[in-house]
Amino acid sequence: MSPRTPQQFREIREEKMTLIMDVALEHFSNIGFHATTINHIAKHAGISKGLLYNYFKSKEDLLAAILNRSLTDIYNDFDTDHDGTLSGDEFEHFIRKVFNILREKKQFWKLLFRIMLQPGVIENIFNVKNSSVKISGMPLREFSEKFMSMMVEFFNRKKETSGEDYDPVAEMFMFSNTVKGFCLTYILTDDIYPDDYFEIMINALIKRYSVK
Amino acid sequence: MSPRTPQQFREIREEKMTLIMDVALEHFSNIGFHATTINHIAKHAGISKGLLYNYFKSKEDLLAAILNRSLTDIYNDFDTDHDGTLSGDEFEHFIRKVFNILREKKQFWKLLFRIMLQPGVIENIFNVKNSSVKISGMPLREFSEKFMSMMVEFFNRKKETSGEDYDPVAEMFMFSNTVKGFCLTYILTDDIYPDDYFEIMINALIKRYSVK
Amino acid sequence: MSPRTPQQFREIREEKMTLIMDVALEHFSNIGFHATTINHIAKHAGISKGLLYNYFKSKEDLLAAILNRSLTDIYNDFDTDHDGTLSGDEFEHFIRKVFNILREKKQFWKLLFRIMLQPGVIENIFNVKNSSVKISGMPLREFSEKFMSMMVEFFNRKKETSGEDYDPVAEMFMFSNTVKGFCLTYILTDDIYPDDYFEIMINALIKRYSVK
Amino acid sequence: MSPRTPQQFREIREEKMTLIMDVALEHFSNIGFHATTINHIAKHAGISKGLLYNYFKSKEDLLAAILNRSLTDIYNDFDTDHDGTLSGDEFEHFIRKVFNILREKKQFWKLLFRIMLQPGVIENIFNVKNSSVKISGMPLREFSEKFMSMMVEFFNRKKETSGEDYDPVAEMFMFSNTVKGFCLTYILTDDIYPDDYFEIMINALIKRYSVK
DNA sequence: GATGAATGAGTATTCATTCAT
DNA sequence: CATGAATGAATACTCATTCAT
Repeated sequence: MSPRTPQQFREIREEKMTLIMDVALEHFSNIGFHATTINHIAKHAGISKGLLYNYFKSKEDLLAAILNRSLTDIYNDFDTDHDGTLSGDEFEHFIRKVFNILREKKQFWKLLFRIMLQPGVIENIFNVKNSSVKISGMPLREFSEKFMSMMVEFFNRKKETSGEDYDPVAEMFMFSNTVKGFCLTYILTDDIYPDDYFEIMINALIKRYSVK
Repeated sequence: MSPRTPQQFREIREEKMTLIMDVALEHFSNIGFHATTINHIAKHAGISKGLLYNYFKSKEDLLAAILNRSLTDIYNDFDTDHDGTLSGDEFEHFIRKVFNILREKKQFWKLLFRIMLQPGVIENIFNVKNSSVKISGMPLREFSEKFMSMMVEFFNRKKETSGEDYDPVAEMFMFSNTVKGFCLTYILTDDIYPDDYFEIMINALIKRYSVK
Repeated sequence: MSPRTPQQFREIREEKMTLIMDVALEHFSNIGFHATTINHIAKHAGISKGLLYNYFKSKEDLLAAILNRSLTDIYNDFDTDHDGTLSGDEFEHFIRKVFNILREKKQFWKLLFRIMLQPGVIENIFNVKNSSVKISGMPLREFSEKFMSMMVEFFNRKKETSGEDYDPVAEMFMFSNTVKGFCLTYILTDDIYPDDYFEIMINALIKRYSVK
Repeated sequence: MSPRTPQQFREIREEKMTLIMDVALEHFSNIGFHATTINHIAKHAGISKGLLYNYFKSKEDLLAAILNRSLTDIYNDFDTDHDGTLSGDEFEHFIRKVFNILREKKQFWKLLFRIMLQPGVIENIFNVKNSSVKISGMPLREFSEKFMSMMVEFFNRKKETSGEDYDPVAEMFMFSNTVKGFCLTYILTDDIYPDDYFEIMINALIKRYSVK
């Protein structure tokens, strides 16, 4: 009989939002953003369309919230050591982590790749002023540039210590493109991906790009 | 004034179909398959909607025709030497060709990547019985498998002659993923791609994966 | 800590209802009845939607309450002399009063004009059995008819005493339409109404229609 | 069997647009703009929703088209003599014309008055750059200002010739407000307007404001 | 071959109102 | 008295496809 406390309201809110985002992620990622109807999401989440719009002001807003959440999660996973440089161990660790996260958050990555290749969607989410997709307060592009320069530095140092001869920038591109290509293939081939392929790739990458 | 000969009719047909496919490719690739309306295509091609449906029985049929045409073109580009093996020179040539074709047919690749990541579209084109996307009479999957085994063989031979130590299958994956990753990045970054990045990547790939 | 007395409850009730009605009037009048959402009103009044429905059983009920309150206010303003006839002084006084009230209650008049021209709203408020918009216990139409006949009488008497030649009914219509037209213009032109236009109109009306 | 000529297409187009606009005007004016659904219009016009959107790109666009058409019609009715001044005969003629048009185009005037008092509708139609409601190429406001100054001049001249004493600007306001007020009343009272009231008002207006 | 009018099923979104707490 | 989560019916608008001419 006594009214619900603000705390209770917040919990209900939180729970429902999570539920909606989970269901939406699954559908966006498997069926595609446009092909997923609000009706579908609501039905599968067991709620009414109206409630969904109580929490997210549009389909795109829902998408942005999902991207935000996942990107933040992923960033936090990498947050262990941010002295700005990558040691050899850290690099190896980094490779393993990338593949682990790829496996764990396959749904999200599928969504992200699909979204990024779908013109007219990503623009509305990332480039607009009001849009809020950021990794730890930093726009995605900026974040990735920071990452790239950290890797160039790593390959620079590695070149000096190992005596190998290569262009550090090219090396960084080779490495990051290899990872990207792997992700793409992994995401595209539905379910039927042999586990040892993961191991083969991880070992090959470490052998080639990490310090011995 | 004189009635057109069957030959003339065929030419008109051919011309109009090409025109429609060109316009459609441009729009599909830049705006996206779903976002491109039949109206837009017809208007930009300077014809009526009805005529478009005279040539292609549906929007998806139009897409399939485009994919077919481009894939055949590309296959023909690679058709020079099909003795089933790749020599060192051929491999280097192959790398350069891949990048050339990527540059020349950027529109098509953009479309292909987008289509392949857009669930519900590709399935209707590739997997359905009536669908007809093939490369030189061969389904896409089969074609790519043949390619992969050719490359494994190549790395096998290279391993033997060079005395390097690696898993040829892993090497094939590393190589093909690197190319895929590059393609993805190239396709995603609109227009603003420095030309020398192409050279950097080509040289780095040749240095690493070709025979010296 | 001590429980509130019934008197206190009544005061709180009264206060809250007034608050809600004030906020609602402002929004109805500026944004329009349909465009104003219950959410907006509740938020601007600093209360919850549920509470609003505690006091008013529907959006229309809220509107009816507002109209009732304002019409009663206005009637009371005119209640000074109800001997049923208008003297010359009273007529002049009446004109000035009309314009004063128009200025003071601009929000309300704006709402009333808008409501009366919005089909489907006014009907639900005025004509339905349960509806209760009345001026001092009298339905609006009846009230206005009484007013009109009072004015016809006035012009009748004026005609006799002044020796002018006109149809008293036509004169009444001329007068009341002029006032209506002024009201309409005043309400339509947002804020930017010069004060002296008021004076010009008042003086012209008095000069023309009052006794000299 | 032979395809329709452009001329035939144009005629079909014209006919259907007129039909839609007629039906829409009737409903907008009687039921209100917001309350009238596109479904209703389409059903009553005996066409599909889709067709309506082939001709008008939105509900507001349809409204704008209706306003445009009617305003142009009305302007053309007044186009007889535009030497920029009003003679006594012209003024009398003008009064009669105003009332005739009011009677003939009652539906339209109802709509216009309602629209103008409905905040958020008129703004989108009149004030936006792309909007195109104009009378003979002139925005509505500008047009009405021109009209007002013509009337002031008329009363100025009349004052000089007749020796009466009044402020011409006030006289113009008195006159135009009286007309406005009459329109408002006429539009508000549905159907039940006595014909002789028209005559009474016309005669009274001519007697008071025209030259004798 | 060629046109574009016509269709209608499908989609995101809004908002007054209810109700458990 | 007070809250805001939850509902669902209603609405504008889109677009691939058909078809009479």
